[in-house]
Amino acid sequence: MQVIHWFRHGLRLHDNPSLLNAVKKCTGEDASLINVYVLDPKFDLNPNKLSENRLWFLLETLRCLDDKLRDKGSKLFVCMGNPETVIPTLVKVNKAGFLTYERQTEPHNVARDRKIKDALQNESVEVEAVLGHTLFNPDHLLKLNGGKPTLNMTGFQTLVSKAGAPKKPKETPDSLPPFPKSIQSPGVKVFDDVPSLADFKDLGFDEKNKTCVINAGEDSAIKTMEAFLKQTNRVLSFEKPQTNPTSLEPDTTALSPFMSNGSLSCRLFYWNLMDVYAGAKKHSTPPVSLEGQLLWREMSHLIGYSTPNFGQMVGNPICRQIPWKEPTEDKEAKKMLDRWENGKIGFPAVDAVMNQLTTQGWMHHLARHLAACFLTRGDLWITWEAGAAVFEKHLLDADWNINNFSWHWLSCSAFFHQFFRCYSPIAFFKKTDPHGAFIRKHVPELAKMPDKFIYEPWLAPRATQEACKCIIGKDYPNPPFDHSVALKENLGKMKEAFAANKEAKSDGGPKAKKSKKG
DNA sequence: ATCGACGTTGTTTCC
DNA sequence: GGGAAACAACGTCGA
Repeated sequence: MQVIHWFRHGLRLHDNPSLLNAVKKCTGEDASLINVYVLDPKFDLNPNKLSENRLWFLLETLRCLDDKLRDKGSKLFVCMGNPETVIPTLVKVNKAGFLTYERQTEPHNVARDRKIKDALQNESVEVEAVLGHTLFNPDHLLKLNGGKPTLNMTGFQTLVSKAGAPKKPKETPDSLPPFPKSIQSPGVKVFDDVPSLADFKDLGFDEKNKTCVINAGEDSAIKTMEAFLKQTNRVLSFEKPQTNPTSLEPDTTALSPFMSNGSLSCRLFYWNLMDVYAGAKKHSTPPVSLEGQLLWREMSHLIGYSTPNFGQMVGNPICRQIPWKEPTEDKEAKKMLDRWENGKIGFPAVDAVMNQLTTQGWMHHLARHLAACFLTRGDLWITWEAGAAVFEKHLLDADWNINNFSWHWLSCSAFFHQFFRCYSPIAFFKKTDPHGAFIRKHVPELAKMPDKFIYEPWLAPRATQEACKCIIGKDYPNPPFDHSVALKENLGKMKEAFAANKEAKSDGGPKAKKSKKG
């Protein structure tokens, strides 16, 4: 039988249940397996949606996957096109009897997979999708919780305690079935080898912008995980809020890029972590522990799966409706958004983390908080949707569920409501980086600025600016406003928005019905 | 209905 | 320098 395994995420050989399903079906003399990845020009190959760093990381992960597949007697066919047409075409012309892929739960991916299944319903192909990207089955969790997701970690922990232990990781296949010499693919571009960034120059990707330095692929993922887990004290005492956002090397595990594309299995990480916990007298606990970090990931996936329009404000039932500035309609807001994205807003801490994002494709969690709070409720009053798009474009660990979850949180649109707790672009990093080493690294213009002015260079006297070869307003921008003034104004606007939402809720909600009855 | 405790991770001031 | 309290005060949940 001809079997096709479609890799989407789950870019690994270890703990890959749907790949194992494909392998199991490959019995008999004529059985063969086509492993395929489809690059979608609308998403993966769109330079407006994906930075060079992100595309490079994806291609490099695919190259590592292909290497590993070849070691086991298989290979990866990389195609280009819309999966909604590519996959049905490949199934039909290659007369595949079995199609496997790892299930995705984001509504847009669910809709795409539904269309593909529909397109294949008259074919004699069996389609099997298996969960492999999360610890728990979201359908199971929803059922246990009366059809609704939990919206805070305490509730989620209670829910998880009823769900039973996550599955143990599956074995890695010793060998893989043979593959056809070439695959039939009318109208579909198939690359001979996994393409590189240079192959997409014509689409607008510039190799010069590939600046991130990271080893991709599942071997690196496992190596990174094992190196971290070996540091027993660090693992046992891990508390996320205590980790340092201004550390020049990641103070956290930095496993997220591997986790998001599935070159590392979250179940492997979970159970390896449990082994470390098992050998210890005591360890930190959720929500701040390493286990807690996995639970946050789980909860955001559950919410993303079960909340309509979770990627936007309008039509999203858990999202507070706030009159943000829309860069698509407001020229000044667009200008500010661009300055924010490009590290030219004039507040060194914000510019430093945004520059880290665009050059490394990664930021510490708290750095993301600072940047997100600044864009939305703290300073610029710009819609979180615009910020989420920027993060999604640049972050190697981009994950639709987690990204939207975090932007809801930081903008006080859902989950977190204490809008008077606000990050200061001047004060926040001083706690961990009083001399501004992080700023100096990521905003080189300010490298020679004295400590006294590193977070507020506009206060430096002209002579100081000249001495350190950084004239504010010329070599490095002036901030567009006084933070404390903007903050005060925004706090007032938040208060208004909260009141308006409360009113809207009681108008259409159960309270109104009650008063009608009574 | 009302109140108090709680919610992963704020800032400033004062000792 | 570290730690505690003041600052101003959100929604949600359960007693």
